[in-house]
Amino acid sequence: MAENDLYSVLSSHGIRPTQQRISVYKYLLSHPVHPSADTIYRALSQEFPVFSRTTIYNTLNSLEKSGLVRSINIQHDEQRFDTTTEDHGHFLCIECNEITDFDITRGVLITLCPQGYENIRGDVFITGFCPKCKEKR
Amino acid sequence: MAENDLYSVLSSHGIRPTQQRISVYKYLLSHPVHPSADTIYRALSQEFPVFSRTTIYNTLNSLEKSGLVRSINIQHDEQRFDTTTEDHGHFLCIECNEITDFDITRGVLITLCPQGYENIRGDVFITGFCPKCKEKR
DNA sequence: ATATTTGCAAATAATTTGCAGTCGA
DNA sequence: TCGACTGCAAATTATTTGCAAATAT
Repeated sequence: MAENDLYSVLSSHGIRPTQQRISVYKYLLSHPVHPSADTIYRALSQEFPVFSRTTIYNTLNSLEKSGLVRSINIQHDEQRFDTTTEDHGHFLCIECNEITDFDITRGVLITLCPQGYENIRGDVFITGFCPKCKEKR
Repeated sequence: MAENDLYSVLSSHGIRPTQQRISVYKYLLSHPVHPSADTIYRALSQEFPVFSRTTIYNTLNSLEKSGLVRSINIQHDEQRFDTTTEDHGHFLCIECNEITDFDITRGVLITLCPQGYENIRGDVFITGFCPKCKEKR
């Protein structure tokens, strides 16, 4: 996506499109491996020498609030971030630590939700070995 | 469950049954609301004046390793603990902050897992409003 | 007897907050 | 211009670790 498009995507979601916010969002879009705040920080601070962690957190929070990104709590020790905001599942490999997406329809998620409860958001997390690491063992 | 039974459950899982461990496990069994480490700490330190957080964490880790409890990362800021270790779903109410269990068969979880991946553990987390809080709004 | 467990205090690590200076509409 | 955004440093919070004393088998 061109810089210009990112600019208008952010604007149209009520987020003032600053350089920092554009680059965080761009990074997320171009690295669909569910990076953590710290991963983003380390990557972007190389490119732009001045880039504080505070800004990363602020940006991620704004993006999440606006619905442009989704945070993933598959591990208790750090949040991961995803630009796919429609419902889908996440697989965490305990060997290589990579998170991959997999399909899961909203319909299925609704079926899982118990009667009388109002489903705002659903997550399916599966932990185990990815095909690559499974083979290596 | 009687103190004696707890004692042998722990032993048979390779956990040396100390007073502290017994009371943590007993607390979890008798308070099936998925308490956090801190909730357990605050409750037990009233009963037993000397009870350190370290011990709570040590105990929860041992219990988890032995398969007697399961930790739930439905929120990024704290782990919650559950004595139901078979697969099931969790619902977090964003109003009252309570976590309730709901049924989900292992069969369904296996269906959800993508081909080629080895499923070690599956979690289904749904966030929203519980029936009580839904009504109040 | 001895290996394990406890609990204190200190260390880590992720995230949040206060606030002065800066930037974008 | 003016309110929103940035970034530093400091605060907060959950969890882990080192180690001497206590405890269970």
